[in-house]
Amino acid sequence: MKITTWNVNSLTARLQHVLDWTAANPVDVLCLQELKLTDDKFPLDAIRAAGYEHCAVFGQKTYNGVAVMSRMPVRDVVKNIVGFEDDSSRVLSVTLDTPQGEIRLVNGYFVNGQSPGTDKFAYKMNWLRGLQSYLQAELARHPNLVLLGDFNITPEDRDSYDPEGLRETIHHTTEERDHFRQLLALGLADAFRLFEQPEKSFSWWDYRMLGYQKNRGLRIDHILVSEPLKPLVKSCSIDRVPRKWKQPSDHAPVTVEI
DNA sequence: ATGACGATCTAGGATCGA
Repeated sequence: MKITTWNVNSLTARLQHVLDWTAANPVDVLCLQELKLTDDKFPLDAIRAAGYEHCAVFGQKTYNGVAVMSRMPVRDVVKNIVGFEDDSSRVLSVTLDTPQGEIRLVNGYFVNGQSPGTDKFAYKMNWLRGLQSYLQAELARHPNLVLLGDFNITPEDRDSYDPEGLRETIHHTTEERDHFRQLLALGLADAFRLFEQPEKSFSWWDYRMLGYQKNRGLRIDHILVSEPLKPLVKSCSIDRVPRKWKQPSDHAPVTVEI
């Protein structure tokens, strides 16, 4: 079974890319971030016609918004972090009944944080604290859990094109990386790092200054799997192909096979 | 230091992303 995360930077602008990509890569579940549309604008018919009969949507006008598109039924849908008040639509949790058993999927569009010292950075830290306690509770109830999405954190220096020049800037701060490590400490593993990977593997490239062409990117889109799932993971990879398409999202899809 | 690119809202320029 394949599960993918993809920040599409507006589903309105990227619907055709989603349809083209899933036609070529018929994954079982596609988790989207940054829909930038309200629930009523979600292109349900087109996505169902593409084979994703079961959708959970948590949209928002202009910013944020997350969705889970699935070929198999989804149940027990929960929006945002239980116990953490948030005006933004950032998290969507669903349960899948798979051949490997029940899997709890937590799809997140993590806070960007702008830069250290700002109110937005403080919001990011509070949000991450809320997420951590939420996940602790979710893991207690669901041993088979996958946390995936746009984390807006480079876990390590090797996940950035310029770790020295960008040291302690946004997505690279010790505080953010501590939070990432705390998520791992809950009993989650970075599926991408369970395998040999090419050097300078990134999932996001700036639109400006020929970022993609120069491979000036960051690996900030992640798939974390819980301990019982870890031995079942067969592969995890980033697909750079759609980043080369015309008018692409700045993020590439990341897929795990379980 | 700023802006570079793209999306959105809304009809031009501001705001945000990462």
